[in-house]
Amino acid sequence: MEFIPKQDFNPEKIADSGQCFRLNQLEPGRFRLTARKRCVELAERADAWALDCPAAEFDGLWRSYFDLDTDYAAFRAAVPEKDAYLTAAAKFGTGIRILRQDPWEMLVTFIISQRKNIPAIRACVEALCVRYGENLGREYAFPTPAALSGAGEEGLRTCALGYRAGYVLAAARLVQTGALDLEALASLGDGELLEALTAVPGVGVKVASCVSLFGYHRIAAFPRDVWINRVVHEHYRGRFPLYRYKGFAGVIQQYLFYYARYEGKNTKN
DNA sequence: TCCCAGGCGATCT
DNA sequence: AGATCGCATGGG
Repeated sequence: MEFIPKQDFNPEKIADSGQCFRLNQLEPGRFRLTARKRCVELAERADAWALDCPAAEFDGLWRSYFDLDTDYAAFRAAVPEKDAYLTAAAKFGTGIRILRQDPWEMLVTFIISQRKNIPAIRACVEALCVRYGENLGREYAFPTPAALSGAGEEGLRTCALGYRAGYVLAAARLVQTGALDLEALASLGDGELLEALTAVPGVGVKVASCVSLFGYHRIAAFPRDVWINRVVHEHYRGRFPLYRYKGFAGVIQQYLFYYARYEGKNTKN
């Protein structure tokens, strides 16, 4: 059993922040995360979240995965008081952290994300895992490139991928054959990484930005989706002051996204 | 029935 | 280079 202080760590918010789709609430105060071929449960205590894993696994995986050694309060401190909207968003989103997720899983997941709402993305990803992922006991792992290559377009369409099935299959083949080395991309600069990712069919700037941010922890990336565009249009006259947040705009983006989606009241979307 | 969802790519002007 | 449109699927 390991513990994460509640200070600036909130699984409920992270689960609903749109960056990950396999952190699920089992019951109030209890979450289950499947990632990196592992499954871990988080249980709420008075001042901390308890993880049901050995110390070695926590230190070797989850501490980094949850980005626990980064000071998010320092990012929030860059928000000027005069920006009332972002000040409120940052306060509301305190506890969100940018997880260090698997690049392959992020690539597939965010290809799927286009023109889908978050519950639909979750359903697709879950279907893929159950159908093509390794059985881990309590949950299924995210499928390997080889598994999705073997699924074929029809198999993928069974998981409600729709027209994205061809994109996912193409990506799976690129990675499986070695034509695309996702691990090697980690050594690229932000710009080169974005370029390499957008070369994948079905991956544009927005999806590539999400993969950069959530799969390669490029926290300078600032994915612009319909929610962000809406916020920027309604609260910033179409111009968001990115210059204030150089190097960590992705963190700000998460606060904006989470707050905007909450504000839209349709928390279901 | 219409509209929208963490867009992208092809096809126009 | 910018604007428009089709694309699968599900939910409100």
